[in-house]
Amino acid sequence: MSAIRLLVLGAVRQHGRAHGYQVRNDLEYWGAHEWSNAKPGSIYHALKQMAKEGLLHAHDIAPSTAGGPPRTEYELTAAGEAEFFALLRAALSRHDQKADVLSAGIGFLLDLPRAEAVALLQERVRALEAWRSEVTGYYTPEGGPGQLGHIGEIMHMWVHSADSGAAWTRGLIERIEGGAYVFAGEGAPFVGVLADGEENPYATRDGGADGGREGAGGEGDGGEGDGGEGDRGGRG
Amino acid sequence: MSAIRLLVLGAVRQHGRAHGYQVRNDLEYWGAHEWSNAKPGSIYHALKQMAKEGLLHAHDIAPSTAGGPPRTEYELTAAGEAEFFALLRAALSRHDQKADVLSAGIGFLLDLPRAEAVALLQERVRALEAWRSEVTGYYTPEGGPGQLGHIGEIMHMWVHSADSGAAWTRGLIERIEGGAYVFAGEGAPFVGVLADGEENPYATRDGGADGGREGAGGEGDGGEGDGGEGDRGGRG
DNA sequence: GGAGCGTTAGTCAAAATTGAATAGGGGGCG
DNA sequence: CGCCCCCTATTCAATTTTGACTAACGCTCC
Repeated sequence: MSAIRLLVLGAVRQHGRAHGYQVRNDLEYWGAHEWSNAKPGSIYHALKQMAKEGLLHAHDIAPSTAGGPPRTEYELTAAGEAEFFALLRAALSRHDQKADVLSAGIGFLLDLPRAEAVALLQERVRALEAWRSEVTGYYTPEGGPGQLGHIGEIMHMWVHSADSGAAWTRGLIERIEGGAYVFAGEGAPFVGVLADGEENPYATRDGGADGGREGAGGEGDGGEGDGGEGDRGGRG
Repeated sequence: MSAIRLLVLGAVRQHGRAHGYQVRNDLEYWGAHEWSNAKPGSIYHALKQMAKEGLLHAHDIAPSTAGGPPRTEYELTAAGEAEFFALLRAALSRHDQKADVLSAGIGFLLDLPRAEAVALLQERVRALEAWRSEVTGYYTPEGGPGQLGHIGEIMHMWVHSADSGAAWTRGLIERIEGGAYVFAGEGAPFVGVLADGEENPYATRDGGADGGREGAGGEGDGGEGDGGEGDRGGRG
């Protein structure tokens, strides 16, 4: 599973109803183009595909006031809602997910009830620990470690990353249990999408039209001094 | 860049000359099917593609003694040799690589001279540190952290993973500088491929042909990076 | 007043990836 | 002695992902 379906479902869901370009903008707003494969082509493909699968309902809309081709708006169906939560739970609880999927899961963490979020993250810690012991058991059969030569370094790296992932997850659990953030059912929901016409304070100004792309993976562009104001943020 | 090209080039290179099935077996031997997208289809595709690009030279060979279709053996060209080292250096030194690419890079680490391996890993540490400060600068503009709500947790996770990756890399550098392993030009090279007829001690025994999957059981889908599930082992 | 540029919105062809299928021979077994 | 499964190798169709391209409209600058 790549992160794209979760991201797209979640973006549409937070809007209630959204067209492709809106989704694309939200993902840029979240920085998702930095850490996931959220390119325009993938987004539109995912929307169409999931509409075909009955997870989204498509409405054809006349061309907007501001030019451009006719667009299609999407809405989650009941099946889409179920799929969203299934993907979200998997993203948070399974160790065998790439970092982009986990990032997307964190992005939608508040769509879950607090208790479930904690439970899923605890499950993640357990899975990481189990995986760790499986890896070490597998790679150090008898004659002790070192037999494998430098190939053992690969195992070493994975173990290190499992430990570090578990530590981070434990920290997050603590913060959540300590009362951080406003989860589903706890009051005014966190709004993580751009309102109509709202400017993206984190825009990189190079992901939109055809401009020259800079490097991948979190480089490029620095920073707009302006912090996100409005209603993002914290607990009440 | 996915890891597959580096893995395939490296496998063929260590053999001198190899056909697709040998490469596939080596990758399984290294456990690469656990942490990368090394499926048969991808391997054969990569071989053909790179042959078309002039990185590999293809020899058509009559069907082997032990049944099966006619096969093709591949050998690195000079361009392939250059590409292998370019990919390897990028895999080791750049922070913006997925874990599977880094794993593959570690697997071929000894194909480099010791001094260069250390230099590349030091470059990696520098890149991770630079990236870390870029991410923190980008996500915490003024009013301090916390403004972003839980979205800040995504940044937190990436920073954590950068720190942990840097720490691991530093450890590896120390081990190498301390004299561990035998690098290129230092004597008999480490042989990391299966000799003809040698049995793969780490075989999963479930990746082979079609046929009846035995009790493969219910782990189901298991995503991409799934580490070592399944019934490996059972060794002595 | 029109040339060029940016924004909105989406399409498309090519490449990569996946999961399953194919094919032929050998070995064990009832 | 025929059947079925397993091993050797590879191919294929379907799906996903990528990167570049299209096209309409408004705004600004000269």
